[in-house]
Amino acid sequence: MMVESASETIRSAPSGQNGVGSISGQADGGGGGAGAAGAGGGGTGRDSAAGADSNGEMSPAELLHFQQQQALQVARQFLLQQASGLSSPGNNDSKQSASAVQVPVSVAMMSPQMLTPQQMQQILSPPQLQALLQQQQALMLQQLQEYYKKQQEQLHLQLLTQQQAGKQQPKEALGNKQLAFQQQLLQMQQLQQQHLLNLQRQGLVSLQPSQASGPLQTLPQAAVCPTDLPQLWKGEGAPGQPAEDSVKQEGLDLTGSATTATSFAAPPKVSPPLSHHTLPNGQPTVLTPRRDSSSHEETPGSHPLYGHGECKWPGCETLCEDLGQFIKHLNTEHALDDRSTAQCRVQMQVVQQLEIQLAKESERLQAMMAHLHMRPSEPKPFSQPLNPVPGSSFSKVTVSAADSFPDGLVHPPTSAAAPVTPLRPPGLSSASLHSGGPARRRSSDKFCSPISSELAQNHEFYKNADVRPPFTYASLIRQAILETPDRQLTLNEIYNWFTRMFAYFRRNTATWKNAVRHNLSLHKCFVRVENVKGAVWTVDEREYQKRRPPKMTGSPTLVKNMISGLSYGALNASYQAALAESSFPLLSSPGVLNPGSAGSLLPLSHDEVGAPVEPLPSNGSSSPPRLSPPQYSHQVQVKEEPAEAEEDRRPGPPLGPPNPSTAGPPEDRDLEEELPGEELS
DNA sequence: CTTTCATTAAACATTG
DNA sequence: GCAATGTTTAATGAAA
Repeated sequence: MMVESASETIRSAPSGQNGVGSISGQADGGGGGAGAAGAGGGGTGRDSAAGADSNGEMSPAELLHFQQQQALQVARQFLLQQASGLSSPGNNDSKQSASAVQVPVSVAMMSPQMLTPQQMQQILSPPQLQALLQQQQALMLQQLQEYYKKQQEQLHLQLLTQQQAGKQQPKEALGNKQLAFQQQLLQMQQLQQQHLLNLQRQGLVSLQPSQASGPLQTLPQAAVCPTDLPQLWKGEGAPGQPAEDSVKQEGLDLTGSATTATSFAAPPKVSPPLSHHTLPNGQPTVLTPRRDSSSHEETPGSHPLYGHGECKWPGCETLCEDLGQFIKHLNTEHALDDRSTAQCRVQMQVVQQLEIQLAKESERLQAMMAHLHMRPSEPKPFSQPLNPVPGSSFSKVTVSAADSFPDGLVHPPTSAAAPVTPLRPPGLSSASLHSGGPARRRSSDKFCSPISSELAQNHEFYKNADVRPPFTYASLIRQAILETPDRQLTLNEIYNWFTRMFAYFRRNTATWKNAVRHNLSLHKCFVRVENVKGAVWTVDEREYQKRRPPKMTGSPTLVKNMISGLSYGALNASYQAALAESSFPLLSSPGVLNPGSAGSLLPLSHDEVGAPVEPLPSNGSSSPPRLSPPQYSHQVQVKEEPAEAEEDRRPGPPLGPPNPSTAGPPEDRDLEEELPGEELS
């Protein structure tokens, strides 16, 4: 009312803001945009690469290091390339410089987050898009494997060196180091497997049942149909499936190396905290796809997607006698439509995420090596491009490192080698990809993906990557609150949780904090409880559940299917989300996902669960909304950590665990699906 | 095309 | 007066 005048006045401002919409979009997407990533990164990579090549003599250590750098360089360039567009398929080593098709399109591709399928269609001509897809896929495999191989070799070498040197060192220390290396190896391995797995999955997702009938010579992957999926994935290490061999052939032989490494140290129990990426059970993700190997031998002359007489489009393996036929097939079967676009987006996301992960692992590796060599870990040229998109229009709040960390909160552990800094600017990745602009939205709501579950899994990821989490503010706030023993937090504590858990929220504090406050006030599910020392916020589960749409987006049956079918921890949540986004409503099956290593940090109170709506002792649920001054005079709480314990405000339930009544250990994650209690059954 | 929801921005009010 | 908190309103964009 009265505000009217005010708003009227400001009109101009807000509308300018509107720009906001786009602005934020840019901030997110644009920033992530790979714009920075692609360009900046590329530049960086090149520079460093160039600079590196001048070397006279080096000590073994240096040489090793150098090689390592180079390997990383290659990998990075490759990835960047993937992300930014095309280049000549065959030889990526000489790539970028020469070929550089530089389709303007690539620019657009660099900030996929900002593009809707439609936009992409408009921007890209079918041939362009297809070319991109083709090359992306093929190159990715090729390069990645190459990279892995190099890494492998490096590590191996390293180990050998170590072994020798180790003779003089305390056995113990050596053992540890080797162990660490071994783990690193495993990680690399897993990373690779995950990657392959992702690709595979992507293919599966997009496949057309009708086509899955041809003789699957070497490409079982593509031949699977939805129904096969389960078993395929389920049968980890299914007998008779020497998944590795193909890889080995390629000379990649991860297993071999790993094994070898093992022989050195032979550490029986290697399950330390170290890797957050590791699969919970010792079993390596095995479901390796073997066929991929073949993909990188294809002759450059032809389409990367065409080999062995068949179409290698993910999920398709149609036989084509010749290139011409294949082209035709491509244009008809894989024309530029929603599905293809979605696949493309997914692929981009996969690449981006892999890059991030790769960078992370690489840094760790670097640090390890540096340490073992007693050399200072030099600033690697790798993840340099952080500068949060200089040009990006963040209206004002361009982060001052200062306000980033409100206080001495736990800072990400990654520390050592990786400063919290995002590997690359902004928002690429899952989050952004989800919807283009501001991430969030239904991803958590509609798909009922349990935020806690995903958080648990990608905890590390979000913590270090400057990626916007795909959850709504409300979900996050709730999660923050529920994670505490008391299920209550002060505003400031909520802020802290955000900054602690998400690298993304270490920027633009004014913005998201405002959003947090806004959400707290806006949603009835957040109840403010007056306290002696101030006020704390609690969550009214009932309200929270109430506000969520009862029905899920996908077909229940399908979902159910998938759920029963796949329970592969390997599939990371983000990817799931992406897939879901791309038209496959399944996944986000929470329970299924293994708690993941990171899980330990999160209580997994899992959230979307509607089932056990705990009676939450708090103020009834709604009536006298807010402001119900509790009594007691405990006041210890303070902002510091200690607080929580004290306040047992609620006389009733002795809440050890947050959720007294239902007594249910927050196990729920299982039926997560659609908890609201209907579908699932 | 309309509705609903989430986000972002901003004005204001309250409180310490 | 200032900063942190809370509330509200409005504009947007995306998804349903």
